[in-house]
Amino acid sequence: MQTINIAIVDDHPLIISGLVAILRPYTQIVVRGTYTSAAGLLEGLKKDCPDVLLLDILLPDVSGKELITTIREAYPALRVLVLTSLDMPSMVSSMLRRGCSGYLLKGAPSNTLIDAIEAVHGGGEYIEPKLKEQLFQNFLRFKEHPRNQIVVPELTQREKEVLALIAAEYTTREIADKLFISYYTAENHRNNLIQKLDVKNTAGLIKVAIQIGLLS
Amino acid sequence: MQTINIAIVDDHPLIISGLVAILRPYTQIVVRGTYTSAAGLLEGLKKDCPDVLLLDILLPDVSGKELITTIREAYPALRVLVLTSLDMPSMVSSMLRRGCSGYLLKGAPSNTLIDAIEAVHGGGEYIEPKLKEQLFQNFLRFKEHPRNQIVVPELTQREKEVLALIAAEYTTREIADKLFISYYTAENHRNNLIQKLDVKNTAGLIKVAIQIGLLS
DNA sequence: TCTTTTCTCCCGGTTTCCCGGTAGACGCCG
DNA sequence: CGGCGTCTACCGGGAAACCGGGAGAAAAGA
Repeated sequence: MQTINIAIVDDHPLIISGLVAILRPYTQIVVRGTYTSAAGLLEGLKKDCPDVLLLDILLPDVSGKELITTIREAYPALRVLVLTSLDMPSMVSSMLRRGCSGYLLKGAPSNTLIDAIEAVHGGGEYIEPKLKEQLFQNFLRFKEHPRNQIVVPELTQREKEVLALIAAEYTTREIADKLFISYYTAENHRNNLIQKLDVKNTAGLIKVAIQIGLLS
Repeated sequence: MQTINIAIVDDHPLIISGLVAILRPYTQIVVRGTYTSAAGLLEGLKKDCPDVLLLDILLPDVSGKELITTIREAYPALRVLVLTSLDMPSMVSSMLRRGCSGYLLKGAPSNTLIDAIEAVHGGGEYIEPKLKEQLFQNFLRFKEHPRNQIVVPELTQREKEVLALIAAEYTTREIADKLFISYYTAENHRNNLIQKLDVKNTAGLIKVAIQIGLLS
């Protein structure tokens, strides 16, 4: 059994000690550091080198939303398991887009916590089933009425087509030919996609598109 | 309830009529065309415009493996549900890599078939649970013993690191700096990844890596 | 020991992507 | 009608990716 090093950040010391107590019986999981603020975490991460981070969203200094972005940049290999009491599907998708590997509600039973940590550590993901389902429902509704821009950024029909072709490894030139539009137009759509999905390049585009269900 | 247009290709006419009979009670599913060969399918696809394609792998003229590649190129929006009697995990991963959205064994109960079609049509996927599990086990074994190159192309440690950074939207220059290696080395790894995963560019790299579980 | 693989570094050249604009045509809706 | 959004098209320039090689050192296996 491989040991899993974790770090915890949560603004309530009580919750932290609760988590530590829950995790203590599971010897394969080692808590390397606990923090009550984003600043403290960023300091401690350097020496802790955890595999998994339990992250609360509501923190005193920086929001977990911004924090996860910073962390993912600095430690791409670190898996982030969001552990929060915010049960909004929109928050799930938001955090997923920022690269978390799991989303768990506080109050989940301890064995679920263990399962989630192990899943996340093993390269999988664990999303609170209820929220996952709601997210999916939102997505369905979005598909039926493209007006309800709740979760997924609203892409136009043309943009979706271009996105599919990008994912199919076509170049902009080829996409243009295939859709009978100018090269410039195809490039426009491509740029708009990158803007709308808030990514930096094709790699991010594909990754995010898959994460939010625009691609399979 | 949205209607789902499907096409079927299978070398046995009996299976086709069986499928049609199974699907008839489900009025939301409309069979637009049935074919017993790849050539026939490619002809008929033009006018059928189905949403979902039920695809057998063993066909008289072309293997389903090659066929799916062709189809995905020509109709990126078309969802392919593989329906076969080949219960090899390696075939599942192979077809997934080529862009199918589902993998079902012949002999699955009819409600499973319906579920799969609807899942696939709705942007999801449906993989025969048993095979999915086996695939996952293979993957685990692969992780423990990097020697068993059964399903997933064997990536070196360094390549995995580079892959993760590519997915994190870093440029080659940034990856090189981050790993303390030369720009050329980072680019080598990038090129090797593209070769090993048999893709054409970064878009394909990310997509395939996610599909086969190298990225989340 | 010999071979294979991995990781490293290098080069020149081509293609593609990314950015930040501008701008006209069309349709929809208040 | 006037505004908004989409789709279309265009431009220039810079950055990045892609290709196809060569090549050496070190580690791991056969």
